[in-house]
Amino acid sequence: MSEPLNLASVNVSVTPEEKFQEFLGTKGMRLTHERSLIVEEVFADHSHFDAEELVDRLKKRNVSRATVYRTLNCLEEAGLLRKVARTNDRDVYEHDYGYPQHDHLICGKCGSLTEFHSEGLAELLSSVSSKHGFLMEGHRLEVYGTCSSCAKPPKRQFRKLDMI
Amino acid sequence: MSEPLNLASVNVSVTPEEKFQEFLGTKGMRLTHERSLIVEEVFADHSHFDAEELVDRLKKRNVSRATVYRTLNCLEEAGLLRKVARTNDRDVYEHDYGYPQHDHLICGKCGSLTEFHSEGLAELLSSVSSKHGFLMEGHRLEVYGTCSSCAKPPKRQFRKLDMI
DNA sequence: TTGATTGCAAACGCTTTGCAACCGT
DNA sequence: ACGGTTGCAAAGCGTTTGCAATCAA
Repeated sequence: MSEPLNLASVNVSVTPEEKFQEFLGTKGMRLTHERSLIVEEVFADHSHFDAEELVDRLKKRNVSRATVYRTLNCLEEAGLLRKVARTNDRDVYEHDYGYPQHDHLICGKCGSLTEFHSEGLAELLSSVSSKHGFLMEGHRLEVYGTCSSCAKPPKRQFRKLDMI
Repeated sequence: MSEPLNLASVNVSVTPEEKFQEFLGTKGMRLTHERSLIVEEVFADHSHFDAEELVDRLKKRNVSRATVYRTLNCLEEAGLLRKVARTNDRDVYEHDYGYPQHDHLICGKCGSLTEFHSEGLAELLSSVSSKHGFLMEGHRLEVYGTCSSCAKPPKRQFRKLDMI
């Protein structure tokens, strides 16, 4: 059902919580206090995280591990989150709503994820897909290597050539 | 450092087993009967598989689950196999030796993997990487969607309009 | 003999699930 | 009261590991 306009929170975009509520509605599910806390915690900042990190953060708010896992699956199905990688045998999530399409450079040394966007990639993929009669719905691209920080020589260390 | 040329093993092709043995040697490990059976089974054909499938096939040959898992890790480290995707919470392997670089279209309906190769992709990725000072070592690209077979109408099923 | 390797079973880590208690409407 | 929801603990599942027995150089 459409709510009366709430200009304070609408204006341009629909908040993640609102979008989630809409999704839950179509499934005969409710936006409970716990789910609300989870959404709040997840969208507090735009960073990558895994389930266990979230579980930790929400333990303090008295939300159980089971509920966090269950809700993560809902958020993914609702299109608010997506899995972007796998690190240490854990799925890594990121926002998939109100955030532009991008992929990641994954550093094998420090594990950091660097986001990038490439115009050409989307075209390339849809071209390849249509060539195979494949109906593309999405993709996941992980580029492995070493990030610029880790590639630099360790900081605060004299290089022999400088010592003469 | 550059080794003296070994014409016998360069030029033409070294079998996977030979390459594995070479790798094992550098690690002070041996090419045992079990490992040999595993390599044979893995490279019998060029198809994608997961650990459990291999375990099944090798159970008949009296190789234990533990040894299969241990050897898969070795083969990956040796550069003979690589993980290309994850299906049903299982890592999917494919040959990474004597086979050209490619990526996959993954059907969400039947789970099939379709290989494709794109010239443009490699250039695009190295361009993006250098732009971020990232030293690319490899990548993994999975395109999700529906394969051409699954996209077609189900076979052998009457459509109501045909029945008049 | 020595050290690598194997099979077994138990352990592991992440995730899911059965179930009884518990809301919210 | 009626469903959906929660927390708990147990189960699941793929994968790893400790260990004693075994094997090969």
